[in-house]
Amino acid sequence: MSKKKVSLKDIAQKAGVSTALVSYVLSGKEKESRVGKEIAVEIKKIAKDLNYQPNHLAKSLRSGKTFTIGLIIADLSNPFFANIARIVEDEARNSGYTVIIGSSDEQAEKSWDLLNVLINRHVDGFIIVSSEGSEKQVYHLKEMNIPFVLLDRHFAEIQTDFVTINNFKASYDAGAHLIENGYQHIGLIAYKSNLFHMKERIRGYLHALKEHQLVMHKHWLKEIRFNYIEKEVKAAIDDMLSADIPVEAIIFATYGLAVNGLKYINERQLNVPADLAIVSFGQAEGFDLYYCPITYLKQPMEDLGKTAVELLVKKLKNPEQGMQQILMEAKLMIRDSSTIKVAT
Amino acid sequence: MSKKKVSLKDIAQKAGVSTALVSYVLSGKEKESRVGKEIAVEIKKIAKDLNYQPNHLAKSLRSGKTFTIGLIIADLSNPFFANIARIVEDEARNSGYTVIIGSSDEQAEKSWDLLNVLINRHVDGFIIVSSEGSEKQVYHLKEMNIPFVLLDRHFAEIQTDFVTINNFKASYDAGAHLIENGYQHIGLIAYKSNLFHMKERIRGYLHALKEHQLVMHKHWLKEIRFNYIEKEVKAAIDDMLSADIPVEAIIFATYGLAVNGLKYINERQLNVPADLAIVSFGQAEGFDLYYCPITYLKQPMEDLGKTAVELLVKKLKNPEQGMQQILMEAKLMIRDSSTIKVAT
DNA sequence: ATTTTTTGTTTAAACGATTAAGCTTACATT
DNA sequence: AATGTAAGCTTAATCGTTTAAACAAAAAAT
Repeated sequence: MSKKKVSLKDIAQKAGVSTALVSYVLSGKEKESRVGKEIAVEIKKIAKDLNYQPNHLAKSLRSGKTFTIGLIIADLSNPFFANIARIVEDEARNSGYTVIIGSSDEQAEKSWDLLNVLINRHVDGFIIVSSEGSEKQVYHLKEMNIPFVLLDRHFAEIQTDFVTINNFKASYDAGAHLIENGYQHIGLIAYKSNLFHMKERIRGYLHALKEHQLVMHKHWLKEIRFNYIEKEVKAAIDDMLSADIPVEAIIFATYGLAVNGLKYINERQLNVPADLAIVSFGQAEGFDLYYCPITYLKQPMEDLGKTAVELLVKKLKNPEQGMQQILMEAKLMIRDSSTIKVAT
Repeated sequence: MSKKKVSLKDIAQKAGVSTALVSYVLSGKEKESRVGKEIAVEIKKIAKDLNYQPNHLAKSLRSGKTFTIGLIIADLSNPFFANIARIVEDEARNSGYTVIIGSSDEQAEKSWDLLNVLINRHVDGFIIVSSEGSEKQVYHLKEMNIPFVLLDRHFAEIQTDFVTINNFKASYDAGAHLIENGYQHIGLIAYKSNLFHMKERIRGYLHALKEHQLVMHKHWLKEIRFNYIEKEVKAAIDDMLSADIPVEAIIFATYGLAVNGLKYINERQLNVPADLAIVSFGQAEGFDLYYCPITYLKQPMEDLGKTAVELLVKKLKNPEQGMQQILMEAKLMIRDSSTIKVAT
């Protein structure tokens, strides 16, 4: 039943011409290749009649371009990345590209494997959310001359294209906002990581305190190991609250940390924001279900994803395209979890 | 710098033999093709030295197999599907397949476009979460003889491979559980849809009431239009609560409906479960953040995803593979939102 | 009328791998 | 010595497209 695929040859046969001519016509090169007017029309008609679909594989083999983009993210089951993936996928499709997604689980080794699988599949370029310790991979791509754009994170010491939010400012804004609302004892729960964006989030927090002449207490800054998140977040919160100067507010440096933290805060029957004010990075419907709407830093995910794709596609179309490094602003969405205390 | 790709030809040249021989050796056909022992070793050595990576495109062009699977889901930004996608992706990679994901947004037309893009890309097979009105697409695949497995949903009137949960039983369990916990006035908020899984969820609910000699009130069953979810969920809840016999408990037929519903319940300052008990389909960390842990039907996502991939891969390896239709059980995770009333 | 140019088309190589079929040798069998 | 057969390797076609180069015929220029 399934009538086999029609190829250029089939059309050529039916039109009584060579495949070359058909190729010229169907790839819009009639002018340059001075194809006869009538035969061109005839060829197009036949192609339409037979419902000709060019063979992507053959095209790719010949041209070296697959019109495929590799997207390497931390974890597709994390709503932040799932959303980004969704946007990247849509945007890429609109530009004629297909996306292959891989989750690195924040492990450089997995990311390396993915990278190689995708290079092997001849993706034209990459959009990458780098995991810790994956510098080598970035250098590798540069050496291989494979276009790529880093998303959400980048390396301070490597010159690359990237699209991220201004993490320093975002974190600073979160801290300043809490301070302006009367909180003075403010903790930060972040990941223990060498990744620049995390360093920046910590730096922004510290800067907010410093600029408001607040002295940070060593128990207020916690760096959690990714693989022990549940245990360590609990310990961090316990410690922050039982310090000699306990915190009145906590900033979570990622959505994942916040989810764990809020769960534990529920468990400990602490009231937000009466006992503890909260500001968090990231967003997801989870925050909407919390009894006290959570103040969070809204990342312009749509913009981030779209811009990354645009940038990459520009580089694919024009390899001479200069480097671009784009910082976007995260918007602090102020809700109840951080605004009970009256401003001093 | 970027040393260009090494091909069979390069190896052949270096070894002083024809590409055919190299191909035989590297594809493990030395025995059948009686390649000389020494030269075989030599070829393997050279291949390793040059770090030869076979060209997937060429292989695919020749063989007609791309080792690529198309995954069409409703929406990657929905945590349920993101999780499924994640699992499918991992499992497929373990079997040597690459996954291309597309979101249909529950629109048959988008799904149709996706399908064609992916067919054009020569995916070997599909895993599909069908959207309403996409029967034609299923028939199309059958006619084209392209292997596929339906996931999460299927069509009662079309014979296909599929992997889903037993929606009737799951819904029945939810209803029966509430009844056993003393609730008699139970509402269901579902989507207005012809999709079989939704019909089954409604049927299960009705059956639970009936079997317990409870008479359903017409205001208790609400079918929401997907595109007006926010407005209609609110209206549904309002209506259910202001009916002459108001509901004491609500079952949400999907995670998305629950998120919307719970938000509104918060807004109306209703207490769960004192004012209203809740049971919902689906799961996501959102439910963990709710002040009152939500009783939900836990779908065996890991199993669903893995099994779908396994099934598809089996069909790809052996086209004669018979049809399989797999129903799995959703487990009711009982938590506080449905258990305050004492069993009668 | 001859040469040049233009126009329209075909040939064939290339992308990289696979594989049936053919070609040499060397060896075994009679 | 003549024949058969295995072993070891090469040739060439194939998958479907693209594209430089060659070619033939018609039109324009001399």
